[in-house]
Amino acid sequence: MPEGPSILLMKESIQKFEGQKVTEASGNAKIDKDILVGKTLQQIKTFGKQTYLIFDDVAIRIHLLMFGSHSVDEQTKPDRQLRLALLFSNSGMYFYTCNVKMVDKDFLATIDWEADVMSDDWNPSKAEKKIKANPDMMVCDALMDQDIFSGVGNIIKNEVLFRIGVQPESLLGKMPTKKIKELIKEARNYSFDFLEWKRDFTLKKHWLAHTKKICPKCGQKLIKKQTGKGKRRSFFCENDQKLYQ
DNA sequence: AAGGTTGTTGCCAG
DNA sequence: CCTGGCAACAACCT
Repeated sequence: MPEGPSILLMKESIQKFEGQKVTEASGNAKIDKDILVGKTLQQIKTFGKQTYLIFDDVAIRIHLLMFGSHSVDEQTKPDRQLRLALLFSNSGMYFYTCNVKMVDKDFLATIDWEADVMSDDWNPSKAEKKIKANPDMMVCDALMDQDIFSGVGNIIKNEVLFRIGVQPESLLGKMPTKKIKELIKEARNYSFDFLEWKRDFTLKKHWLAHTKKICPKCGQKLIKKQTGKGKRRSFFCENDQKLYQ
């Protein structure tokens, strides 16, 4: 579930709690939950796959990792590990199986918000500079690098590379500038397509490469391979995706 | 129905 | 000191 677009949908669903006061905090998160009671949730901000619940003096960072989930108003599946529940006057938010951390409010100022591909502050030329500074990096690792493309996950990686016709193990330094620009543009563009498809519960049927066996362009068998430093699985077409090396 | 995974941290070895 | 590799986490999908 949780790549950047899914996190934005989560934010939408808990947006209504902004400005409300916490009446009760529970769950097995290893933070001092009691200090949240009585505090007002001033703002909710996302940075890539992270969500920050900002209170008067502290902030809570929530990261859903691979299996995390959330619900509003009711504990739909009580068998999951309830990590954090925040109740407000007449409703509440519940987070399951995620990483919860309390951070200093000053920490928020150290985040490079311009690295979030879905943010209004997204800065493509900054991303290009970071890419140019890493000529030996594989493009699959670059897309997964949260300092360059915050919010991009493995699904977005595979779909973006298929769309721009680039083989995942291509080296950044060997790709022409035009392709790099396409990469940067499509990382954001596809993320917003993902957002709308996810919202409509039609994400999977729009996958062209991820988990697919056959190339939708040429009909050839897709390659499935663990690629890059993270050894994350990639799906690609040897025919339609060029290897720059 | 067992095995893999939309992600990250933290530990350990070298 | 740094780096790389991998276990741990624990729920859903196929």
